[in-house]
Amino acid sequence: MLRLTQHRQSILDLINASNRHWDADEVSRALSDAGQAVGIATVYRGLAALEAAGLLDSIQLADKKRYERADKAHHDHMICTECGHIEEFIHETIEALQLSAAKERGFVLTGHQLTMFGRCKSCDKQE
Amino acid sequence: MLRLTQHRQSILDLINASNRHWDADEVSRALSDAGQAVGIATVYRGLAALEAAGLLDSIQLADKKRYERADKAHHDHMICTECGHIEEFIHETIEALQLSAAKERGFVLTGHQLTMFGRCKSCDKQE
DNA sequence: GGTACGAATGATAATCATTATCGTTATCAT
DNA sequence: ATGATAACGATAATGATTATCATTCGTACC
Repeated sequence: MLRLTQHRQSILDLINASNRHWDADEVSRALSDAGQAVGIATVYRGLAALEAAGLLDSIQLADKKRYERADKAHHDHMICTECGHIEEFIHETIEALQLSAAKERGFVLTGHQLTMFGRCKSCDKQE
Repeated sequence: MLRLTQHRQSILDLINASNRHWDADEVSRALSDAGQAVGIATVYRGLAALEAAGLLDSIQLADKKRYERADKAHHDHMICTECGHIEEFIHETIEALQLSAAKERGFVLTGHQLTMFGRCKSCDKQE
């Protein structure tokens, strides 16, 4: 069974105390900066274990995986391709329509990921 | 400007003649099998060039990028996590709701990717 | 408190898709 | 045909992630 070790607690605390999306490398560096460095492999394993336990959520981007707090309702993401800002949004109707679209095709939905790309308000102004 | 060379024409023909989603390695092996092997770097460059020219579409999965014919309307994907089957679906309302959700937040949408995961009809039966 | 066993750790090698490099070759406009 | 430039191929490099494996930790049980 999963052991919530000190290392994993540190990872969890770090992410829970923030409102951002972290990749493994950022977590590793933040822990180092806080004087509690852990091996990068441990960070990867810790993140995966915490996600498997439902204590973290994640989004899979093209190049890397980013983790975030799990104590929020399900939501999707809108990513600014200029500045990297990630905005979260919830859209009940889109969720419901996905479910019915799946059902129509005999699919049993286990998950989905909706990611929108574009320019955020401030980046769009500066153009 | 893009040159539609023999190599790229082969890649395009291969994908256009099919109804599946190809990754670079699969394309490379299929061309080899057909007796017209090309370097793997050429495959990658060809796929990227053809996509940039609007002659191919792609979906970015967690591990790799897969290409498909571009002569279809925009659509999203439903992927069976058991057998890998990829089903395409179009949902105008979801599309429209995404646009308005972005607009509400001041985002200028340039693209999106909606991927649903689950078990397809036949895999679900066998369970 | 001591012991045993499975889980976690850390350093590092390995993997794997993709991109960069660079000398050579093909393509196309003139 | 020629010159400019895009494409090619072999291969090295990259970068995120996973595997390996010896060591250490955590915890249940005596």
